[in-house]
Amino acid sequence: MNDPRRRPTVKEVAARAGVSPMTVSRTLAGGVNVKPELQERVLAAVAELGYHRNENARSIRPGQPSGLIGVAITNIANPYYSTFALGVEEEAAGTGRRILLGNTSEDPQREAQLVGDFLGRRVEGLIVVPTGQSSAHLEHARLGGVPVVLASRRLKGLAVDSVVLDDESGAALGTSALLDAGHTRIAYLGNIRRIFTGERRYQGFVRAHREHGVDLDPALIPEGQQEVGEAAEAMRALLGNPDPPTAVFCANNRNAIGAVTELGRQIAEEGRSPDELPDVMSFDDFELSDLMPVPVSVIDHDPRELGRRAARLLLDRLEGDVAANPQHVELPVTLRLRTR
Amino acid sequence: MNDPRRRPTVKEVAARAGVSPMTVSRTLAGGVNVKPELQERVLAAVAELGYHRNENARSIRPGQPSGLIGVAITNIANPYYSTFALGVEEEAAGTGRRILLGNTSEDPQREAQLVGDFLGRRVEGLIVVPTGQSSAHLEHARLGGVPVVLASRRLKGLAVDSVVLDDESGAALGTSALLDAGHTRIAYLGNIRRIFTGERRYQGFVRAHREHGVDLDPALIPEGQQEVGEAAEAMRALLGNPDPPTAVFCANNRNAIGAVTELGRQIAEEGRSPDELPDVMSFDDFELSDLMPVPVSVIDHDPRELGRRAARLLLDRLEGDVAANPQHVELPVTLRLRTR
DNA sequence: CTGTTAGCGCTTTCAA
DNA sequence: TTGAAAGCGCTAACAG
Repeated sequence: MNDPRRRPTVKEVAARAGVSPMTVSRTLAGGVNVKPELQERVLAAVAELGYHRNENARSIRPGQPSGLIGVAITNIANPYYSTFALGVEEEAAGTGRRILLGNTSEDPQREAQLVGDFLGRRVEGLIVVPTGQSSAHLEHARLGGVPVVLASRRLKGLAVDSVVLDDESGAALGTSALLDAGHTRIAYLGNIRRIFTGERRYQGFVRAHREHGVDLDPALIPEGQQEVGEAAEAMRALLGNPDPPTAVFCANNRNAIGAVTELGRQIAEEGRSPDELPDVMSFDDFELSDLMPVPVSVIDHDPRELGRRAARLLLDRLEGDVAANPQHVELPVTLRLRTR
Repeated sequence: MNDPRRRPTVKEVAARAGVSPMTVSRTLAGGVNVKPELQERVLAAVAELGYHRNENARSIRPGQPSGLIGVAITNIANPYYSTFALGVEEEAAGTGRRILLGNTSEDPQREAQLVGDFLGRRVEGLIVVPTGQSSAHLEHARLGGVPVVLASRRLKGLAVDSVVLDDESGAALGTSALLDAGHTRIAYLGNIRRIFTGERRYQGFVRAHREHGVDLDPALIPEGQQEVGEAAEAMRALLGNPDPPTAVFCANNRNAIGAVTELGRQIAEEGRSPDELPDVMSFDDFELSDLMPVPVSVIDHDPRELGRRAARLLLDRLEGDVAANPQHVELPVTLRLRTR
């Protein structure tokens, strides 16, 4: 008769336990100042009815947090971001909070929508890997004071907490290692302009060249490949260069995997020898990177820790001083060199 | 003065627009029966105030759905599950719903907690990759009628919608291919008993052997490795067998990657030739699988589609007949053979 | 220690 | 076409 989807309420639990709703509420809140005997009755009623406190109703009362953290990342299917999300989830779960997850697919408009939606659901805070350079939708005023932490990428002109990698130094480190090994024609695969990390990593790449007195060849710097397939294509084009690169710097795992895939194909299908193919330097480790047909050196870091730190910055903000100066964390990267 | 964290409400928007809260509500609900001029004023006030309708408050009214889907998976960092989550998210986002994501880490207790928490947040439905064999926390009664879809794994005795892979046939197909190629000593790496897919895939492995009249050697069937490192160790032990396997069947991508990692290590560090090392058959594709030092055949499928289908089953349930018979979808797998 | 009252932000119902 | 009243489930504040 009655809708099976109707969920029991405090009142029903109270009625069944023969107490008032407040006693139920208090019991569920920890049971301070409730006679143990009543607590037992309440708990029994809760169990019998399969009652779950309505957190949404609860959170509309002033001062009651929703226990929700909004996380907007560009692509969950990218192992880098999924591991990042794991770190966030772990840290949030540790405080009883849950994460509301959304994918932006590198679409700034979708990101803005997502943020708006998250705000509507009264998230306590936001963790965003921002897409595009506009920060309008993340301004303090627009957020109504909800704290936001930027992860992996910062946004110019937006003074909020952030956790990023030491992209520039890492890229310079990796590039220097290639230059030190005698390479003078190093290709660059990655997103250069559009994306924060791309720009920074590219700057590191450039700086290392400058410091080594090696000129850049624009022909070795294709732009904008984002997906594995695009990167593979770009790699193929590079190999067709009359004076091909002897090493390739990949600014992220998508580009590295694309590059390596193409190199593997050249070996398998075109009968080329690994010896005539470029070394690979990858910003981001990836699974099986040490089993590749050409040596893959890695500028390594810990995306899970990145997620944890982002979450911790946010949680600190939630529990502490909302107005304190923004914190900017830069996590270190380490170079893992592989040679022939 | 006033707490910057205080978010504007309908009342404030109404006051600013010089209308009643109801006019604001109606405007935000689509604006039926609201004079365009008033709508404009309302929308202007919304923009000026940075108002976001409180979805939590909204959802406590009877009949108002929360727009939330609870997703409990075992490990977001596993590319298989993160891609699955992407599929779910896409499909959910298409209907304006968001996903509440939780990691169970293969811990049944954590899963039960998570489900309870999700219910408290009034999710409209649940998508669960169940851990363990207990289904008590997912019984209809315990869920208060909230629909659940099981993904990847089913639970004995729990008659709810499910999407799984055709594990048994897939495993048999892959195993048969190895047997057809002349292998008679095939090792098995995976979780056999504890997990639904493990059991099914193992059954397929066994059936193929039976059909080919080849006996199983228990010594080639270590048990229970879940992580890459454990799988690598198990692979190493197998290679130490006086009569080592000539092929290894890996029941999931974690085990395949572990196995391949160890094989690569044997080649690089122990100077062994790929020719004396076993072929690999992997249930689950993984990135770069075609670049491995030994041929890796793949029993392939689409985790993103699995996620989409799970979400669609759930959405159908939400929009349609809650009480209809459970649907059981089995997605096909395909064999991609690689030989020397 | 327990209960009553009131109100959080929103929208359904009813009246104007 | 608009608004006032009432109530969703919950809990702080105040009695008792």
